[in-house]
Amino acid sequence: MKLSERKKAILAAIVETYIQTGEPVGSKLLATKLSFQVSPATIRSDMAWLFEMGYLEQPHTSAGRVPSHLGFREYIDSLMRCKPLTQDERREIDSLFNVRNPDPDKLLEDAAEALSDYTHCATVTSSITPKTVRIRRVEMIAAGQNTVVILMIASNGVIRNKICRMDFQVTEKLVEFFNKFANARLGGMNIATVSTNYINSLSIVLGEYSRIFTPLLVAIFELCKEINDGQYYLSGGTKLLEYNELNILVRDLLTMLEKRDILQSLFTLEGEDFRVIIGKENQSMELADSSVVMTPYNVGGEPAGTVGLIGPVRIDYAKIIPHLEYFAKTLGDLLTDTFELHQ
Amino acid sequence: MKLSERKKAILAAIVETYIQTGEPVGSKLLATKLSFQVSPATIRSDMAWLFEMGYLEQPHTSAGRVPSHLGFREYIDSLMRCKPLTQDERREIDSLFNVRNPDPDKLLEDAAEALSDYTHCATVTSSITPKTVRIRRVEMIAAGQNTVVILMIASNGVIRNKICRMDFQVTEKLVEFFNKFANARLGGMNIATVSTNYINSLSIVLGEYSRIFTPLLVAIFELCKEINDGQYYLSGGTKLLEYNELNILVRDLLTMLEKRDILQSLFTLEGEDFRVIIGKENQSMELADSSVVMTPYNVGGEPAGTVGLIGPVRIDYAKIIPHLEYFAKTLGDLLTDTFELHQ
DNA sequence: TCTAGCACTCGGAGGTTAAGAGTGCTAAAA
DNA sequence: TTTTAGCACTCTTAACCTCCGAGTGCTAGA
Repeated sequence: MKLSERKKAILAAIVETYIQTGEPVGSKLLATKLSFQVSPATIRSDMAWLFEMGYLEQPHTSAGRVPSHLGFREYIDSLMRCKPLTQDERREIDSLFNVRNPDPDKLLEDAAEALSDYTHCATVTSSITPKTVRIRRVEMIAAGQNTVVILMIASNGVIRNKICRMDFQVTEKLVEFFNKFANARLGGMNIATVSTNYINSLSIVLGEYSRIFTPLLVAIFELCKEINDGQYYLSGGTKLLEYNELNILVRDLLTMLEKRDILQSLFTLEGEDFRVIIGKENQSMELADSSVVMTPYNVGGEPAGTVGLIGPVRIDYAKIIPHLEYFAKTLGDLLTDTFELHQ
Repeated sequence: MKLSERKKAILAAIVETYIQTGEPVGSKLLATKLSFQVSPATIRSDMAWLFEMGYLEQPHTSAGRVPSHLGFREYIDSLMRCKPLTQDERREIDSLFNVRNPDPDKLLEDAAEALSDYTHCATVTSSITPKTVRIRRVEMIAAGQNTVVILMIASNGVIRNKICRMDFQVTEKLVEFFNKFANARLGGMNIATVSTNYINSLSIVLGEYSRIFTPLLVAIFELCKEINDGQYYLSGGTKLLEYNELNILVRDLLTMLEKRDILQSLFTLEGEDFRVIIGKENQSMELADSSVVMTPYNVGGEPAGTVGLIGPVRIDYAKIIPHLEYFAKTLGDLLTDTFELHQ
């Protein structure tokens, strides 16, 4: 059954009023908020209908109505009019990126923190590694008599290192040999294609050196895997404690969000411009009172990760979504710029 | 005024019972818990005295008594008998250190997490950089046409890198030159003595190269500073939400603990074996209902950092202190071992 | 110095009531 | 057919009351 124009307006008004006040919305109050003149009784009959259809919920008989997640869904999908950003708001977001450290990991981490302070929500920034990322450089560096550091630089600017203890004496000659070998065989290679098989084949090629260098090749494989898995930064989880509507479950929610694989499965997009998961739409019951909003960002024209936030169901979507999108765009541009990754 | 033996026993019993139950302790219950036989009335008169002297507090007239922070202090300083660890407990702590990554940063971070899971408290692990730490190696690595990575390895196993964008073309020759130069001038140098002045003097020595290399020298200085400042890892802050006696202030507490300088000033020891700050003894009112327990750990015979935890005032000090000390010892031994830093 | 007895205090649980907000229904008006 | 006004009804919340029990403080006697 389709919603009539008046019912749409009423639903939208209920959602917006509820977002503002957090209280169940009654017909009398609503009558004053609508742009057209109808009596509370009329509104009541429409509200009864919206309730029947599942757009509204009723905490108890003598209270007003609260939008159900279906109501929010309808609002976000078709009723909401996004509020465009003002010049000042743009400037404010721009100023969040006072880049001190161009390291992309740090940048993502800092971005998550800034966004969390700005929105008063828990935020997540993630990077997915595009399929085109290659190994730019591998370097073995002597760190002690039996200790070396393997440093890997990827073409998207990500840098990782790993310490390895060796069971042989590290000499300058060995270092030079290995670096030449590793860069010849691995430099320029697509990170996703560095498999255990390939590592094994390299190990065989090394012949007599195989025994001493295999641990390093394994370390390289692990570094590739680490880079390929991307990163997830959660920030400002404690901000969720500000919302007492998220009742006692915040603890479970925060504990849950500390797990990387949860974040990974939650903050995944499939080509949408943005995505909102409202309350009970979430799989996990810890998120039943929260909404998750996310949007992708692009680096050099390619999708490079996700920027998202977790807040109470009752957040100002019409405001937060354009803000988040602008934030993601700014982040993407900055990364594109820093790492000369223009298309 | 000195405490008589009986008063000591009563105070200790009150503290221990309160730690167990979390409820105010009454004279009747107490009479059953004491090792000697006295009537509740006798206990009451002693309790009245302890109350007068400030060792006990009274939530309201008709409730039992609760130890004040002075009472806890007396208990911890002179009444408490630490419970030695069982074989099983030792094994359990040992098993927390299932080292995957010997990187000392990761190790500290993992240790904080493991300790937090084990104790159900928020935990902090920190490393202070001993005055004897030297630069083991500096390495400039080309990462792109105009981008280089500076990698620094310190003698205590800490590794840091920094990305620098240069305004000149990075050639192999320049890299080689700089690495030779940097390691000759900086290798083996005490990290604490790398000052802006020294960096400036190096810059002058470089003569015509000065212009292009100065940004790298600055990066090196910053890396030294970073390493010298040490690290602080907070873990399991959300564990504090389990204790509802920490009432609504947990939010402020957690927000506060996110600030590095707060942690830094809080987790500082001055040669003690362990240190406990109880409730209101803390400077900040966010910590008024919490206790902070910390103990140092040694690497290669030298103090290398702090292991600490934050929990409700009512934690089992007699158990937690030896556990924390054993944990710190294990952590220190492991780090000593990994980085061959035996004295 | 310790103990038994007793009056006293206070907080919490449980029940009751009154106020207020908001609904649903019905009948009349547009 | 749709909208409106009126009214009875429901349910929550806050305030108030009362009672019970735990625990104390005091006093007199052992």
